[in-house]
Amino acid sequence: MKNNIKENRAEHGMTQDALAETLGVSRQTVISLEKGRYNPSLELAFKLGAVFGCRIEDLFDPEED
Amino acid sequence: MKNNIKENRAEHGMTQDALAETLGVSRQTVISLEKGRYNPSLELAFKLGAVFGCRIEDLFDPEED
DNA sequence: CGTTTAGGTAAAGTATCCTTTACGTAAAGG
DNA sequence: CCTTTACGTAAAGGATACTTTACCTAAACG
Repeated sequence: MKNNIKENRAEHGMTQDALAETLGVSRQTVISLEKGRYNPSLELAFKLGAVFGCRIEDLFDPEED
Repeated sequence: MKNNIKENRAEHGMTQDALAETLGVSRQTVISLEKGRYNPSLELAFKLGAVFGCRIEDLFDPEED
């Protein structure tokens, strides 16, 4: 599952640390997410959409990978 | 996390068994999902959106429960 | 130089999604 | 009655999301 979390985070001028804290997860989780090491829970996906002000479909692409 | 999977399934005239097979998960997973026993993976949420022809945000409500 | 900041890897443990199996119940039809 | 269909519960196990800790690299800055 591909995503553009890293790009969105950059646009919002956030560090991985700051994003992790905002989401309520560990920094490792953010790193692994951005690296595409696993697919997040739906709950985390919703939180990301809330933080970046966009829909889940705009952050994740279920087709690729 | 609340959802209206049961309603969507009914509108599509599918049994839990049929939906499970379409999604590629077990019937137990569908039952537990509809009962709100756990939050699905993002991957499963995308599949549900594909089956019912709607967006994830239309199937799940992260606010409640 | 030494320190701080940001990003990264690796490994072990915990929590939870999902499966599998077995069994229960109620309605519908023969 | 008996069987089938659809929905449900319970429990044990496997797979994976997520945490925690420790350590590494490179850039920026005094």
